[in-house]
Amino acid sequence: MSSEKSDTRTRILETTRQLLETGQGETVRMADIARKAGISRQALYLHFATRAELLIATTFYLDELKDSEARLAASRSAASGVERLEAFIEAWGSYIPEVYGMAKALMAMAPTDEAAAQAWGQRMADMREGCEAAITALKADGALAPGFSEAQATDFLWTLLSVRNWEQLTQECGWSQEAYLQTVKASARQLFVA
Amino acid sequence: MSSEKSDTRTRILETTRQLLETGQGETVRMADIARKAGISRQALYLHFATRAELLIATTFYLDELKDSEARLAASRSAASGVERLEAFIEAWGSYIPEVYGMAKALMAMAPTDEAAAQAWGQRMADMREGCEAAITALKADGALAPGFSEAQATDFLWTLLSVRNWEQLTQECGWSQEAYLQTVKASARQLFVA
DNA sequence: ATTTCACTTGACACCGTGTCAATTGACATG
DNA sequence: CATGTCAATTGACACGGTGTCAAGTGAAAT
Repeated sequence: MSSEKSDTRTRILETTRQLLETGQGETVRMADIARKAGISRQALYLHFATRAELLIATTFYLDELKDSEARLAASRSAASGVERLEAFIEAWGSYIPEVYGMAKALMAMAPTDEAAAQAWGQRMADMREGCEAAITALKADGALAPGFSEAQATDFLWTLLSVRNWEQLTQECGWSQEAYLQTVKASARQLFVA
Repeated sequence: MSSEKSDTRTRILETTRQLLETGQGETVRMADIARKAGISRQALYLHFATRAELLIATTFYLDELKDSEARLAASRSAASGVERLEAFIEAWGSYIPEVYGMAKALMAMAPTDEAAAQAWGQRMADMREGCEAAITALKADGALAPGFSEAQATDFLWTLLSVRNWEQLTQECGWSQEAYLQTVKASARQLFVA
C-alpha cells in the first residue's frame, strides 16, 4: 500500500490543489490545508518546510497529473510557423485554467518570497521559450510581420499570453475559454504573421 | 500658515509617494513611511486609519500632482476614431509609469483587502471607459475591424493596456517607454482598425 | 491660566508563518 | 517481549506587520 512518496504527502498535495482550484489562492492558509487534509498544522511542516515549498511542490504534482509537458511539447511537431504559433497558443491557453489557482497563489507571494518568485519566474521563462520557438519558426518561413524583430515579437507574444491577461478576459470580462482562445489566436496571427 | 489640509498630512502623502516610486511597493511598511516622514508610527494612524486608506489617498494626491485628469481627458478632443485611439494610448501609457509604484502596492493588497480592491477596481473601470470611448469612435467612423464587436474590442484593448502588460514589457523585457508606446499603438491599430 | 490639538511613548491584541519539545501509537526487528 | 523507529500529535512560543488604546507632553489660542 501507499506509493513510496508516502500517502500523506500526496493527500496534502491533492488537498492543496483542491483548495487552490477555487481561485481564492492568496487566502488559503497552512492551517486550512492541514484541516482539510485531516492532519495537524505541524504535520504539514514535517512534509513541507514553508508555504512556498508546498505551493511549488503542488505545481509539479499538478503538471504530472495533467501531463502538461506532453501537451505543451505537442506544438513542436507543427509543420509551418503559423501552425506552430496556433498550436502553442492552443496548448498554453488550455493549460492556464488548469493551473490558474496555483499561479495566482504563487504570483501573490512572489513579491515578498524569493523562492516563490524564482519558481514562478522559471515557469514563465519556460513558457517564453515556446513563444520564441513559434516566432523563430515564423521567421524561418519568412512569415514574421515586418514591424517586429524576433526579440520584440517574442516579448510581445509572451506578454499577450500572460496569465494576467487570461485572468482579465475570462474572469473579469466574462469571456468563455473558447472566446479567449479564438480571439488570442486571431490577434496573434494578425499581429505577427506577415 | 500651512494649507488647511495640514502640513503633516501632505508630508505623509509626499513621503509615501517617494517610497512607492522605487517600485518596491508591497514591502513598504507603515513604520517605514512614518520614520521617513519624521513622525511616529502612531501619528500615521491619526491621519489614515489603515494602510489601504493611506495608499488610496496617495493615489488622489498623485493625480492632483500630475494633473492626470486633464491629460487623460485630452484624448476626448481627437477628431477621428483612429486619432482618439492613439491619443488615449499615449495618455494612458504615459500615465502608467507615474503611478506604477502605487499601482503595484494597491494590486498587491487587493486580493486580501476589500477597500484596496475596490479602489483599484474603480481606477480600472475609469480607464476602461477611455477604451470604450475610443472603440466607439472607431465604430462610428466605420473603422472598427470586422472581427470584433464593440464590447469585445473594448475588453481586449483594456487588457492590452493593463499595468501588468506595461510592467512585463518595460520592467521584465527591458523595453524603453518609447518602444512600449510605439509598439502598443501600432498593435492596437493593427488589431482594431479595419 | 486653561483648554485644545497634534503628536509622542509604550504596551498590547490579532494573525499567519515557522520552530521547538515532549508525547503517543503503530509497526518492525532482535 | 523489549526496543527502536517513524509519523503524527499537542501545546507553547517567537517573529513581523497591522491596528488599538491610554497616558503624557508641549505649544498655540482664548
